[in-house]
Amino acid sequence: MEYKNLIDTSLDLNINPLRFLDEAPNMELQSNSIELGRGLSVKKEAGALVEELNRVSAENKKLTEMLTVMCENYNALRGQLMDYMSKNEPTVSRKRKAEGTTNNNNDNTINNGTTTGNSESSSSDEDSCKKPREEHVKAKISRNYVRTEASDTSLIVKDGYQWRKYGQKVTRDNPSPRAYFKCSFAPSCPVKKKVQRSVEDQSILVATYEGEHNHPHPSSMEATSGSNHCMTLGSVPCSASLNSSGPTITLDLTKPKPNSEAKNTSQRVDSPEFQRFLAEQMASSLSKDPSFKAALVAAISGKILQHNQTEKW
DNA sequence: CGCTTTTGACCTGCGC
DNA sequence: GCGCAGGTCAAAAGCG
Repeated sequence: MEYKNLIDTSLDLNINPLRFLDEAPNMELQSNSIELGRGLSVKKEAGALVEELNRVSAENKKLTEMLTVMCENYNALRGQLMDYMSKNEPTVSRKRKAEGTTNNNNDNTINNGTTTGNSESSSSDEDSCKKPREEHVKAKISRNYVRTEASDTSLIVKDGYQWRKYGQKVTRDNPSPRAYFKCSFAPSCPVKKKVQRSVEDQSILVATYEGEHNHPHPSSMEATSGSNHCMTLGSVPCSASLNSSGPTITLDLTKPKPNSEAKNTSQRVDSPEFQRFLAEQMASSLSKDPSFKAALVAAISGKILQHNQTEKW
Protein backbone atom coordinates (compact mmCIF):
# COMPACT_ATOMS: atom_id res chain seq x y z
CA MET A 1 0.00 0.00 0.00
CA GLU A 2 1.67 3.16 -1.15
CA TYR A 3 -0.09 5.81 0.85
CA LYS A 4 2.67 8.23 0.02
CA ASN A 5 1.57 8.15 -3.59
CA LEU A 6 -1.98 8.81 -2.62
CA ILE A 7 -1.50 11.53 -0.07
CA ASP A 8 1.10 14.21 -0.09
CA THR A 9 2.06 14.62 3.55
CA SER A 10 4.80 17.16 2.92
CA LEU A 11 4.34 20.36 4.85
CA ASP A 12 4.48 22.73 1.97
CA LEU A 13 2.56 25.39 3.79
CA ASN A 14 1.24 28.15 1.63
CA ILE A 15 3.13 31.06 3.03
CA ASN A 16 2.97 33.00 -0.16
CA PRO A 17 -0.66 33.79 -0.78
CA LEU A 18 0.25 35.92 -3.74
CA ARG A 19 1.37 32.81 -5.59
CA PHE A 20 -2.25 31.99 -6.13
CA LEU A 21 -2.82 35.41 -7.55
CA ASP A 22 0.14 34.93 -9.86
CA GLU A 23 -1.12 31.61 -11.09
CA ALA A 24 -4.71 32.67 -11.47
CA PRO A 25 -4.29 34.76 -14.65
CA ASN A 26 -2.56 31.82 -16.34
CA MET A 27 -5.43 29.57 -15.45
CA GLU A 28 -7.77 32.17 -16.73
CA LEU A 29 -5.82 32.44 -20.00
CA GLN A 30 -5.77 28.69 -20.41
CA SER A 31 -9.46 28.38 -19.92
CA ASN A 32 -10.00 31.25 -22.27
CA SER A 33 -7.91 29.73 -25.05
CA ILE A 34 -9.51 26.33 -24.73
CA GLU A 35 -13.05 27.48 -24.52
CA LEU A 36 -12.76 30.39 -26.86
CA GLY A 37 -15.58 29.21 -29.03
CA ARG A 38 -18.09 28.90 -26.28
CA GLY A 39 -19.11 32.52 -26.42
CA LEU A 40 -20.66 34.35 -23.54
CA SER A 41 -20.45 31.50 -21.03
CA VAL A 42 -16.69 32.12 -20.84
CA LYS A 43 -17.24 35.66 -19.61
CA LYS A 44 -19.57 34.34 -16.96
CA GLU A 45 -17.02 31.76 -15.87
CA ALA A 46 -14.29 34.38 -15.82
CA GLY A 47 -16.47 36.57 -13.69
CA ALA A 48 -17.13 33.69 -11.35
CA LEU A 49 -13.42 32.97 -11.16
CA VAL A 50 -12.63 36.58 -10.35
CA GLU A 51 -15.32 36.50 -7.72
CA GLU A 52 -13.87 33.32 -6.29
CA LEU A 53 -10.44 34.87 -6.40
CA ASN A 54 -11.64 37.89 -4.48
CA ARG A 55 -13.33 35.65 -1.96
CA VAL A 56 -10.18 33.58 -1.43
CA SER A 57 -8.07 36.72 -1.20
CA ALA A 58 -10.38 38.15 1.45
CA GLU A 59 -10.29 34.86 3.32
CA ASN A 60 -6.52 34.82 3.08
CA LYS A 61 -6.35 38.34 4.42
CA LYS A 62 -8.64 37.41 7.28
CA LEU A 63 -6.50 34.38 8.11
CA THR A 64 -3.36 36.49 8.06
CA GLU A 65 -4.95 38.94 10.45
CA MET A 66 -5.99 36.07 12.72
CA LEU A 67 -2.45 34.74 12.60
CA THR A 68 -1.08 38.13 13.59
CA VAL A 69 -3.53 38.41 16.47
CA MET A 70 -2.64 34.90 17.54
CA CYS A 71 1.05 35.76 17.54
CA GLU A 72 0.41 38.90 19.54
CA ASN A 73 -1.60 36.93 22.08
CA TYR A 74 1.13 34.33 22.25
CA ASN A 75 3.77 36.98 22.87
CA ALA A 76 1.61 38.63 25.52
CA LEU A 77 0.95 35.32 27.26
CA ARG A 78 4.59 34.32 27.11
CA GLY A 79 5.55 37.65 28.58
CA GLN A 80 3.04 37.24 31.36
CA LEU A 81 4.30 33.73 32.05
CA MET A 82 7.90 34.86 32.28
CA ASP A 83 6.86 37.80 34.41
CA TYR A 84 4.93 35.46 36.68
CA MET A 85 7.89 33.10 36.93
CA SER A 86 10.31 35.87 37.76
CA LYS A 87 7.92 37.35 40.33
CA ASN A 88 7.55 34.02 42.05
CA GLU A 89 11.29 33.63 42.50
CA PRO A 90 11.64 35.97 45.50
CA THR A 91 8.84 34.22 47.36
CA VAL A 92 10.76 30.98 47.17
CA SER A 93 13.91 32.34 48.67
CA ARG A 94 13.79 33.82 52.08
CA LYS A 95 16.87 35.92 51.49
CA ARG A 96 17.92 38.37 48.84
CA LYS A 97 14.55 40.01 48.83
CA ALA A 98 16.10 43.22 47.64
CA GLU A 99 17.51 41.56 44.57
CA GLY A 100 14.16 40.13 43.68
CA THR A 101 12.42 43.45 44.01
CA THR A 102 15.07 45.28 42.04
CA ASN A 103 14.82 42.71 39.31
CA ASN A 104 11.09 43.10 39.15
CA ASN A 105 11.43 46.82 39.02
CA ASN A 106 14.05 46.44 36.37
CA ASP A 107 11.72 44.40 34.27
CA ASN A 108 9.29 47.26 34.29
CA THR A 109 11.45 50.31 34.37
CA ILE A 110 15.12 49.74 33.79
CA ASN A 111 14.56 47.82 30.60
CA ASN A 112 12.54 50.71 29.40
CA GLY A 113 15.71 52.65 28.92
CA THR A 114 14.00 55.97 29.44
CA THR A 115 13.79 55.90 33.21
CA THR A 116 17.35 54.87 33.89
CA GLY A 117 20.45 56.86 33.61
CA ASN A 118 23.18 55.68 31.33
CA SER A 119 25.21 52.94 32.82
CA GLU A 120 28.21 54.60 31.21
CA SER A 121 28.05 57.33 33.76
CA SER A 122 27.90 54.82 36.56
CA SER A 123 30.56 52.67 35.02
CA SER A 124 33.01 55.55 35.12
CA ASP A 125 32.39 55.85 38.83
CA GLU A 126 32.80 52.15 39.12
CA ASP A 127 36.57 52.39 38.94
CA SER A 128 36.98 55.19 41.41
CA CYS A 129 34.72 54.05 44.19
CA LYS A 130 33.21 50.65 44.74
CA LYS A 131 29.53 50.83 45.50
CA PRO A 132 28.23 47.59 44.10
CA ARG A 133 24.77 48.05 45.50
CA GLU A 134 24.19 51.38 43.82
CA GLU A 135 25.74 50.08 40.67
CA HIS A 136 23.38 47.21 40.78
CA VAL A 137 20.46 49.57 40.91
CA LYS A 138 21.80 51.87 38.25
CA ALA A 139 23.03 49.19 35.89
CA LYS A 140 20.76 48.36 33.03
CA ILE A 141 19.45 44.86 33.56
CA SER A 142 17.67 42.78 31.01
CA ARG A 143 16.70 39.17 30.72
CA ASN A 144 16.72 36.87 27.76
CA TYR A 145 14.99 33.54 27.63
CA VAL A 146 16.63 31.12 25.24
CA ARG A 147 15.27 27.69 24.49
CA THR A 148 17.92 24.99 24.16
CA GLU A 149 18.13 21.25 24.27
CA ALA A 150 17.31 20.01 27.77
CA SER A 151 20.15 17.51 27.47
CA ASP A 152 22.60 20.27 26.64
CA THR A 153 24.35 20.96 29.93
CA SER A 154 26.45 23.86 28.71
CA LEU A 155 25.26 27.23 29.94
CA ILE A 156 26.14 29.01 26.74
CA VAL A 157 23.89 31.65 25.29
CA LYS A 158 25.16 32.74 21.91
CA ASP A 159 24.41 36.44 21.61
CA GLY A 160 27.34 37.47 19.47
CA TYR A 161 29.44 38.92 22.25
CA GLN A 162 32.56 37.34 23.70
CA TRP A 163 32.18 36.23 27.29
CA ARG A 164 34.66 34.95 29.86
CA LYS A 165 33.30 32.74 32.56
CA TYR A 166 34.51 33.77 35.99
CA GLY A 167 32.34 31.76 38.30
CA GLN A 168 29.68 29.17 38.76
CA LYS A 169 27.40 28.68 41.70
CA VAL A 170 24.54 26.43 42.66
CA THR A 171 21.79 28.57 44.07
CA ARG A 172 19.28 27.53 46.65
CA ASP A 173 16.09 27.95 44.65
CA ASN A 174 17.40 26.24 41.54
CA PRO A 175 19.20 22.87 41.36
CA SER A 176 20.92 23.79 38.13
CA PRO A 177 24.12 25.85 38.51
CA ARG A 178 24.30 29.52 37.67
CA ALA A 179 27.21 30.65 35.53
CA TYR A 180 28.75 34.12 35.73
CA PHE A 181 30.25 35.74 32.66
CA LYS A 182 32.08 38.98 31.96
CA CYS A 183 32.29 40.58 28.56
CA SER A 184 35.80 39.88 27.31
CA PHE A 185 35.50 41.59 23.95
CA ALA A 186 36.63 44.90 25.42
CA PRO A 187 38.72 44.96 28.61
CA SER A 188 36.86 47.97 29.96
CA CYS A 189 33.39 46.64 29.18
CA PRO A 190 31.43 46.49 32.44
CA VAL A 191 28.74 44.13 31.23
CA LYS A 192 28.12 40.95 33.17
CA LYS A 193 25.91 38.05 32.33
CA LYS A 194 24.32 35.39 34.49
CA VAL A 195 23.03 32.24 32.86
CA GLN A 196 20.88 29.68 34.61
CA ARG A 197 18.36 27.11 33.54
CA SER A 198 14.76 27.83 34.34
CA VAL A 199 13.32 25.90 37.26
CA GLU A 200 10.05 25.39 35.43
CA ASP A 201 11.50 24.37 32.09
CA GLN A 202 15.00 22.94 31.99
CA SER A 203 15.20 23.59 28.29
CA ILE A 204 15.00 27.34 28.83
CA LEU A 205 18.15 29.24 29.65
CA VAL A 206 17.62 32.48 31.50
CA ALA A 207 20.37 34.96 30.69
CA THR A 208 20.47 38.07 32.84
CA TYR A 209 22.52 40.96 31.48
CA GLU A 210 23.81 43.73 33.71
CA GLY A 211 25.08 46.98 32.29
CA GLU A 212 25.59 48.21 28.77
CA HIS A 213 28.35 47.39 26.35
CA ASN A 214 30.70 50.32 25.74
CA HIS A 215 31.75 48.88 22.41
CA PRO A 216 29.98 47.93 19.18
CA HIS A 217 28.48 44.49 18.71
CA PRO A 218 31.24 42.16 17.44
CA SER A 219 29.00 40.73 14.73
CA SER A 220 28.30 44.21 13.40
CA MET A 221 32.02 44.63 12.83
CA GLU A 222 32.15 41.39 10.89
CA ALA A 223 30.38 40.70 7.66
CA THR A 224 26.64 40.69 8.05
CA SER A 225 26.36 37.34 6.28
CA GLY A 226 26.33 35.29 9.42
CA SER A 227 24.09 32.40 10.29
CA ASN A 228 22.33 34.54 12.84
CA HIS A 229 19.79 37.10 11.82
CA CYS A 230 18.60 39.74 14.19
CA MET A 231 15.63 41.90 13.63
CA THR A 232 12.98 43.68 15.56
CA LEU A 233 9.47 42.35 15.53
CA GLY A 234 7.64 45.48 16.35
CA SER A 235 8.53 46.12 19.95
CA VAL A 236 9.89 42.62 20.30
CA PRO A 237 13.53 42.22 19.44
CA CYS A 238 13.86 38.86 17.81
CA SER A 239 16.75 36.76 16.72
CA ALA A 240 16.44 33.66 14.66
CA SER A 241 19.22 31.16 14.47
CA LEU A 242 19.81 27.73 13.09
CA ASN A 243 21.35 24.90 15.02
CA SER A 244 21.46 21.16 14.77
CA SER A 245 18.07 20.78 16.36
CA GLY A 246 16.40 23.22 14.02
CA PRO A 247 15.57 26.87 13.92
CA THR A 248 15.46 28.78 17.17
CA ILE A 249 13.53 31.99 17.49
CA THR A 250 14.57 34.01 20.49
CA LEU A 251 12.19 36.65 21.62
CA ASP A 252 13.50 39.22 24.01
CA LEU A 253 10.28 39.97 25.77
CA THR A 254 11.90 41.91 28.52
CA LYS A 255 12.47 45.15 26.71
CA PRO A 256 9.33 47.17 26.36
CA LYS A 257 9.83 50.17 24.12
CA PRO A 258 8.78 53.74 24.79
CA ASN A 259 5.35 54.86 23.67
CA SER A 260 6.65 56.57 20.57
CA GLU A 261 8.03 53.31 19.33
CA ALA A 262 4.97 51.43 20.51
CA LYS A 263 2.93 53.52 18.11
CA ASN A 264 5.16 52.47 15.29
CA THR A 265 4.73 48.89 16.40
CA SER A 266 1.12 48.69 15.37
CA GLN A 267 1.99 50.18 12.03
CA ARG A 268 4.81 47.73 11.47
CA VAL A 269 2.74 44.80 12.63
CA ASP A 270 0.14 45.71 10.06
CA SER A 271 2.70 45.97 7.32
CA PRO A 272 2.68 43.18 4.75
CA GLU A 273 6.44 42.67 5.19
CA PHE A 274 5.97 41.93 8.86
CA GLN A 275 3.05 39.61 8.26
CA ARG A 276 4.95 37.84 5.54
CA PHE A 277 7.98 37.39 7.78
CA LEU A 278 5.78 36.17 10.61
CA ALA A 279 4.03 33.68 8.39
CA GLU A 280 7.31 32.45 6.98
CA GLN A 281 8.80 32.00 10.42
CA MET A 282 5.76 30.13 11.73
CA ALA A 283 5.45 27.95 8.66
CA SER A 284 9.15 27.17 8.78
CA SER A 285 9.03 26.34 12.47
CA LEU A 286 5.94 24.19 12.08
CA SER A 287 7.20 22.31 9.07
CA LYS A 288 10.48 21.54 10.82
CA ASP A 289 8.99 20.66 14.17
CA PRO A 290 9.11 16.86 14.49
CA SER A 291 6.41 16.77 17.16
CA PHE A 292 4.09 18.80 14.98
CA LYS A 293 4.80 16.47 12.07
CA ALA A 294 4.19 13.42 14.24
CA ALA A 295 0.90 14.84 15.48
CA LEU A 296 -0.12 15.65 11.95
CA VAL A 297 0.82 12.17 10.72
CA ALA A 298 -1.13 10.63 13.59
CA ALA A 299 -4.16 12.78 12.79
CA ILE A 300 -4.00 12.01 9.07
CA SER A 301 -3.41 8.29 9.55
CA GLY A 302 -6.26 8.26 12.03
CA LYS A 303 -8.51 9.85 9.43
CA ILE A 304 -7.35 7.37 6.78
CA LEU A 305 -7.97 4.40 9.05
CA GLN A 306 -11.36 5.79 9.96
CA HIS A 307 -12.14 6.29 6.29
CA ASN A 308 -11.03 2.75 5.40
CA GLN A 309 -13.07 1.27 8.20
CA THR A 310 -16.21 3.12 7.21
CA GLU A 311 -15.70 1.87 3.65
CA LYS A 312 -15.40 -1.70 4.91
CA TRP A 313 -18.51 -1.56 7.04
C1' DC B 1 52.72 30.14 26.15
C1' DG B 2 48.63 32.52 26.64
C1' DC B 3 43.90 32.29 27.16
C1' DT B 4 39.81 30.08 29.08
C1' DT B 5 37.45 27.21 32.33
C1' DT B 6 36.91 25.11 36.78
C1' DT B 7 36.28 25.28 41.56
C1' DG B 8 37.05 26.10 46.38
C1' DA B 9 37.67 30.04 49.32
C1' DC B 10 36.51 34.47 50.54
C1' DC B 11 33.64 38.72 50.71
C1' DT B 12 29.38 41.09 51.32
C1' DG B 13 24.58 42.00 52.20
C1' DC B 14 20.35 40.69 54.33
C1' DG B 15 17.14 38.53 57.62
C1' DC B 16 16.50 36.90 62.15
C1' DG C 1 26.04 39.40 66.00
C1' DC C 2 25.35 35.21 63.54
C1' DG C 3 24.24 32.41 59.79
C1' DC C 4 22.87 31.94 55.17
C1' DA C 5 23.14 32.71 50.35
C1' DG C 6 24.66 35.19 46.27
C1' DG C 7 28.57 37.10 44.03
C1' DT C 8 33.55 37.44 43.13
C1' DC C 9 38.39 36.17 43.31
C1' DA C 10 42.29 33.61 42.15
C1' DA C 11 45.05 29.49 41.76
C1' DA C 12 45.12 25.26 39.27
C1' DA C 13 43.95 22.70 35.31
C1' DG C 14 42.84 22.30 30.51
C1' DC C 15 43.31 23.38 25.77
C1' DG C 16 44.84 25.04 21.24
